[in-house]
Amino acid sequence: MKSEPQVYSLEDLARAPGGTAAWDGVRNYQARNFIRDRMRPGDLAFFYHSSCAQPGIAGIMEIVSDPYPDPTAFDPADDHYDPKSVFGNPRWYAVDVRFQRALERPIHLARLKRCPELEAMPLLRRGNRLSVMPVTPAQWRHILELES
DNA sequence: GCCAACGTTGGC
DNA sequence: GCCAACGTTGGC
Repeated sequence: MKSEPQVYSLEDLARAPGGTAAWDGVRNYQARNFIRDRMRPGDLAFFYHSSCAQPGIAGIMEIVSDPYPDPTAFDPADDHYDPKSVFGNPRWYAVDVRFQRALERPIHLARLKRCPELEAMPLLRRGNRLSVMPVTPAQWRHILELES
């Protein structure tokens, strides 16, 4: 799950009450589908820092809620307001996430790109812009091995 | 700041 | 349904 650290960083999540915050504001249908259809409490996710000097995986968080309609889509004062998302027929979904830990050191995009085992990851595909995407168990294990 | 890649919008 | 225009993402 990607976030621009200057907007919301892993450190921000760690400082949030209970280390928990809503992962909201996702406005891409494919990413929405991954949240709505594939995420369940207890799932783990990598927190990826994008659009910064050293983009890469910064830490690990846990999904701690079922998917639910994204309240920011209903709020006219919110940057992510979408008048086409209505109560009873919500267009966008969010989940609550809880900080688990920071990696001992970030695993940078440049490092990930050097792993043939990871080349199938959407993250590494040319022109990819998905902000939420699945990680296979094998990819997850391989990435964690890069930490040590 | 640049630009490639992609998604969305809207006219037709 | 097509497709050009536009806006956004995100690495560099």
